[in-house]
Amino acid sequence: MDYVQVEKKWQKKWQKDKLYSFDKSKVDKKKYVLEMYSYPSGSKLHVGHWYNYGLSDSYARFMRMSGYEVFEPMGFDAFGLPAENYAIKTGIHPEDSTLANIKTMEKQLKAMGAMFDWDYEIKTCMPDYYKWTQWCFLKLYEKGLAYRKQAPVNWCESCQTVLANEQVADGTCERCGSEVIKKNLTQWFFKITDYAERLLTGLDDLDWPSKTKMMQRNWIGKSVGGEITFNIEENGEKFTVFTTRADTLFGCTYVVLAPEHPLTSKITTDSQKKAVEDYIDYAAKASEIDRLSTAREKTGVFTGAYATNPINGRRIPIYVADYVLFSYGTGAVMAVPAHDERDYEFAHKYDLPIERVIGAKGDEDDSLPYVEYGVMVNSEDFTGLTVEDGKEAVLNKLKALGKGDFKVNYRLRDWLISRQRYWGAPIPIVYCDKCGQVPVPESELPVKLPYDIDFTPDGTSPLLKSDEYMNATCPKCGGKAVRDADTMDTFVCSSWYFLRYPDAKNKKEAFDTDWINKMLPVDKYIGGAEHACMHLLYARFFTMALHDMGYIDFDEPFTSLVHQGIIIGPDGYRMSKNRGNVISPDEYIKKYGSDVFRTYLAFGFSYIEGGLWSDDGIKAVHKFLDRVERITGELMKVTTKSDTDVKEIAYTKNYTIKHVTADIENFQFNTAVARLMEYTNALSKYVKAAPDKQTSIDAAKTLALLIAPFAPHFSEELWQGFGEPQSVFNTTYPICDESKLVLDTVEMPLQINGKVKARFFVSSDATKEDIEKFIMETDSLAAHFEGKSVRKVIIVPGKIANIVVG
RNA sequence: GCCGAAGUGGCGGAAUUGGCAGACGCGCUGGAUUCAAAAUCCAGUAUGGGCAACUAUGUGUGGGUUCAAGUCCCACCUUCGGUACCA
Repeated sequence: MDYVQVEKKWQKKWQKDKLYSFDKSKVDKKKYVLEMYSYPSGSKLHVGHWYNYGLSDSYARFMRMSGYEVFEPMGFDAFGLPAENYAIKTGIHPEDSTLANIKTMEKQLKAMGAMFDWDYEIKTCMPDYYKWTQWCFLKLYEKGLAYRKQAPVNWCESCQTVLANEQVADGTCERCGSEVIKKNLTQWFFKITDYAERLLTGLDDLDWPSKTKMMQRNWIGKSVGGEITFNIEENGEKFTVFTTRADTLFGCTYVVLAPEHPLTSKITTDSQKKAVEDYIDYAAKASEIDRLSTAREKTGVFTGAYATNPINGRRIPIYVADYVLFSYGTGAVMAVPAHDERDYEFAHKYDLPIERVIGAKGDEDDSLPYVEYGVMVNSEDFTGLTVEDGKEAVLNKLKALGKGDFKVNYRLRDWLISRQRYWGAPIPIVYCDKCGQVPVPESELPVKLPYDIDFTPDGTSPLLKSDEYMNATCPKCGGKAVRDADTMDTFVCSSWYFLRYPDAKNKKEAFDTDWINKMLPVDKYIGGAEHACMHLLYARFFTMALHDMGYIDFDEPFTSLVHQGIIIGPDGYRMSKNRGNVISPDEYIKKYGSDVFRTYLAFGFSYIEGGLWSDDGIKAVHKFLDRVERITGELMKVTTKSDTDVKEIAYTKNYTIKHVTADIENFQFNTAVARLMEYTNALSKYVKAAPDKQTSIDAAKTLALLIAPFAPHFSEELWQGFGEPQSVFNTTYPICDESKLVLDTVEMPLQINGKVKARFFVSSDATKEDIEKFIMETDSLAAHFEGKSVRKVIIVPGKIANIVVG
């Protein structure tokens, strides 16, 4: 078969027949199968894209043949940093390069022969899309879930630009090598922390990989504890710390503020001023990963100020240290060196008192730092309480004193969405001298991103340089106003795109609520595990917020989730345009066609694991499809038109159906293809050996149907060759006849002391006792332990027999 | 550092979740067919020892639980993903 020609033929025919158009009238049988959309940073798809999209399309085709009306759309995550950087480098406008890339990618995706319904395509950089991204922003704003506050960005003084974390290498600018500093800017945040608890509990009911749920749980990072207020007697200031170990408060011998804590500069004494300021500068250069590293040497300086421990009135010094993060908890901690590793190390270094207040059983023998849960000691009235009771008792006491309370803290932070860049969705807010911050009314959306813009970095947001863009009229008072010059994080665009697809045909309206409620949630979402904590969390947050505002009636976007593995490039890293290690599928497609390539991807890797790219074995898959064509052809010629299969074919056929079906459902495509190879081998053997050729034509047809999800064009061609008038994709996937799988006898291994010594056949319904009796009475089996004393006999019917001898 | 994974023949990868390790395929070796090649077909192929029957060893490393461990527990090593402005 000329695969390349056959594929062209069927792609044309499928398109002409609108075979994959979603039939809205069958929405009650819909399956929304969604692959994470593409980011068009490179101009071309690499083999990793094919791996992701080709195989999830096999799943989608399988679902279609299983009787579902499958909705499988595709689109492009078109805004973002790489296109803008490319523009800065080459002068090519991001819109031009992005749209050109999309065009190439569309062509390649079509050559794949997937079921994508292109009528529903989305591109997030188009006004008809980002109009609704802005709409989402306004809704979150109305609900009080969008607010502005100061936050630091990476700033390169020499390039006069904000840098992404990716552009900072070892604290220096990737472009010019000069030192990167932190600069505070007023930026927009989404209040995802309001949803922390629901994002956490909602995970329980999702059919997601357990590792992904685990990562999200840890990312949200719930901890139960309390807040404790410390006063600074000298100046009447006070601050609060969060702790999960209120029971150790008696052992608190100093407190630490994050360098960014606003109180730091207020309380520092004159003599310490220089040291503290230098330290704050030093800390601003460290990355968060470094600061959190427990292996890094702890540093800090004394502020000169003292606070009062609220439980015992003791005067304790206040330090500044960068192992305390301003973004977590309250940005201040109570230090208990005797019972915390980091505090212990710090206290040792700066010669601060270390005082035990917990002991294993109330004694004091164990070494410090003692971080286990024990019993309180040296804690006045509380001495003798267990840690658990102590936590509660201490907090209750503080609560009564007005110095503390119970509190749940989350590691999750609010989502900073402002970007000081051009290539993103504009933020629909204007600032008016009279009215202040005013949202753009819905009727004026979209706030269009201007095309003519100077996006070279020179210290200001590119949009600031466009008077045409910046000058606006205040929607409230009609006076002069300026627009927000920032754009939104691209994760905002991807937090709701799955809601847009069902409406994407209609370029004017989104949120046809009834329709979206019928089409969502997504039944199967497929994409990389690298999105576990960000995209997948943001999408859940958006869905919950829109649900609470009454726009949609579900509050989780993705019922079931699968991660495909990563295809590693020749240099050992995941393929990406950035790294320049991509392998193009185009040559393979030209040579072998899409079907061979797709089937190879299915067979050569474990889908969930991924692996190092190699094309070893692609020829073998080519041979395999040739073999399928030859053998089905022979079977069609020589078999009598019987309705039943001979026994061995009936068994193999149904065994294959059963396993292939289960494997595809579980995204275990490699074993599914392996089973198809076994079936093909069995048929081949049969055709050659059987004198009577009595098996049914159905045995051949079954093979063509089973293989259809992997090699769609090939299968369609075979199907037509069988004289079938319908498309193979309007045919039902074979169903296993379990009655053909029942065997009279089973083979079992006999182990002596765990080593296999013999095998034997018994009736498949034999009991433990039957089998034991059989072994003892069969001389050839009993010979293996003759003369030795049998200590134990373990028999698991159908699986194993193990005789333990002395 | 922290969070989450992974490690099985020369290679890609299987193993019904505690029950025969290495399915399926690549590669390699030998054979059939052929003037020859391609293609196709047949047989073999974890490692060491042995002509062989057989035997010992073997799932990153070191311990442990169990009649039985790739699978469970403890401690490590290596690689990968994420670490909040790559997406």
